[in-house]
Amino acid sequence: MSKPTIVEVARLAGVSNSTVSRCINTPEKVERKTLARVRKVIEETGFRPNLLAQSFRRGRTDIVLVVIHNVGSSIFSDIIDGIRSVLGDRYSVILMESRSEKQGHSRFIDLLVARQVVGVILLCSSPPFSRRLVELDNFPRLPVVVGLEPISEDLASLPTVHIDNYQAAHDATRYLLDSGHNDIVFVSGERGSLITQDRERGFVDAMTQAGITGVPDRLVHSELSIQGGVGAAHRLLADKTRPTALFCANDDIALGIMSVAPRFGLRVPDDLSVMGFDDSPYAATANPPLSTVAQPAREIGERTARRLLRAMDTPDEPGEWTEILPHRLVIRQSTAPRLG
Amino acid sequence: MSKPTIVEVARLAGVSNSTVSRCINTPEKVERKTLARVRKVIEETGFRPNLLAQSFRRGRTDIVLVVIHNVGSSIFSDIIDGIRSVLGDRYSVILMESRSEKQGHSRFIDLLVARQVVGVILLCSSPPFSRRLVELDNFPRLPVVVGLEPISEDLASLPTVHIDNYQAAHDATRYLLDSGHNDIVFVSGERGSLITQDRERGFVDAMTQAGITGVPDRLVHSELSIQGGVGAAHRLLADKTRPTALFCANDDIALGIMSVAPRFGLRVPDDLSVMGFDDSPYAATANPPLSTVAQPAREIGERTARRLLRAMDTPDEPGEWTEILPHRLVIRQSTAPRLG
DNA sequence: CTGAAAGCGCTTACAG
DNA sequence: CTGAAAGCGCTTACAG
Repeated sequence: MSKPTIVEVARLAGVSNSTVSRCINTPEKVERKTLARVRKVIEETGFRPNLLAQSFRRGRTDIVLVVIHNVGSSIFSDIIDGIRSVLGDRYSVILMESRSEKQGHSRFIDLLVARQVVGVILLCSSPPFSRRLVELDNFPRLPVVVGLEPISEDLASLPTVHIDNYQAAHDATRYLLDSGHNDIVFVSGERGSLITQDRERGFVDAMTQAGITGVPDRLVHSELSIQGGVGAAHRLLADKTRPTALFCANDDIALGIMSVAPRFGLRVPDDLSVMGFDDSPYAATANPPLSTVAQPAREIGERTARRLLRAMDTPDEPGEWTEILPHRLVIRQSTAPRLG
Repeated sequence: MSKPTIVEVARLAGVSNSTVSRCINTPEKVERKTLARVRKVIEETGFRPNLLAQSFRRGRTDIVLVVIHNVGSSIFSDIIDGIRSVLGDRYSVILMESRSEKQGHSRFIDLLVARQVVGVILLCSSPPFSRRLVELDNFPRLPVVVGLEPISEDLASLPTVHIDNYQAAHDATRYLLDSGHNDIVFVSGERGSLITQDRERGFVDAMTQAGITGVPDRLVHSELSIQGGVGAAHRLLADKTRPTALFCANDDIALGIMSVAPRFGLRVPDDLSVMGFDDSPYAATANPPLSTVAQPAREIGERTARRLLRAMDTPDEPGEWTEILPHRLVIRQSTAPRLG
């Protein structure tokens, strides 16, 4: 009735626990006949090793923790696909949402230290998380790879996989400038996030190089969501002296803005060009379809996972190592040359 | 240097392991002075109980497994929010994507049996999963609650929280009929999923009650994604004898269809009414904004979690128990009275 | 190739 | 209120 243990299997097969254990973990070290007998008993009893006991005994699990900002964002979905395809069956991926990590109770630490995950993929390197990692005494022993976002100073020595956010923002801004816009605002992500900073620099530099002054005033911060975009739209589009083009830190912001533009009497792209970031599936379905900067999400996941595997195999290898993946401007119909 | 154990803490505090254990788990059973001393040592050493050892010893974890179809769908995001808000700090939520569950290797079983999760919330009751659950000998002992989807016959006795999908589809269809449409097609989800069946019945009944014949031919199956919608559009809109209204099993399908309607020379809603399902955040940002059926996602999560807590507290309580939450038609601009 | 034995870090009756 | 002791289900040197 109750679950069979290794002891029960050993008894039924007439061997020792050790041998059963070897049949599971190192079958090549067991004689063929013994192996067959034990496997038969395992089959018959439906024995499955208690992973909790296994992990406890070994002092390590087979769990890779992937930290994302939130479920419900398609970019994470694709990245996680990539991660799983590389990690395969040997590791279990468990997801943690950084937004659910409250100040007080630190499940994150619990997971890392107490639950003994074997590796971490951080798809959000924002301060609360990065700082917690550094607080860990045994931090250097735990393989961590950062994906999607660049690395914060806190985590100076972690391997990272991401696009060149500076250059991507520079390219997108350059494209808008080349379309005749000069009154451009960058609707950026959370202040202080590194990915935001890189993109802001790209935007500022492209604008400044085009001879535009007062560029820092052209940065508006927003939550990376539809609601954030709606809020930004209200702050930016009410005035008569509104910008002619908006470059947004992600597609959700852009979609939020586009959805309320008509309330301000604005048509996209005739009166207002809107550019997104990420190339989410919803960018292509927008009306007009959203111009954006595509990130190779799945590949970011694959490379991050490969790097993690390497870090788990050779923990002593130096960590510093950044892989830059190509971005791509995807020009659709939400952007157009400036009129007049 | 290495992590302190309970033994080390006991030694430093001059007490036994048992007492340290009690300080952690049942502090009210420890004398104030002893408790203070032990806590001080815990603080100083940075001791954290090894959760793996704890769980192993207790024969149970604090992990609640939530099975979703895929990360990247906003409805799951909201449901999970609701779940977490109810489960609070006492339990860890781990997410599993059903789409990543391959035929061969059964991580699902591993998690349930071997990793000893304390409860499961199934947000997808499609056959591969439901069947696996039933295969488990010890299944009755594991608290499982199904949310969002109705329950399959396989799982006859599980508690469930969802809207009345039959009635919701009936209402939406009724609304389209009342707007003068009678050439309506239901772009449904995967054949065989129960949620799909309920909705199909609602659609068929509403149509039939309106005196329309040949209704079963008006069901088209599609993947619940933008791509699925695009594919369905190509099958449905190319003909001269195209329907005047489409009712879609989720918003993504609807958005996919709307995005390609112009290629067929169709304007939404003038030439084609499109109705979605779920009221995802993207429904409101669509152009025209998408009419849809709203599900109370967050509340589904909350109620599911509450039901699970109850099931974990009183495992002997009979499982059969269905909670129906209200749905709501959200009429925006993608639907309009039939012209001509 | 196999077995006996120790032990991973906790918890939990059982005495006192 | 506290301690000594057993044991959860495995794995892993160590002998043979």
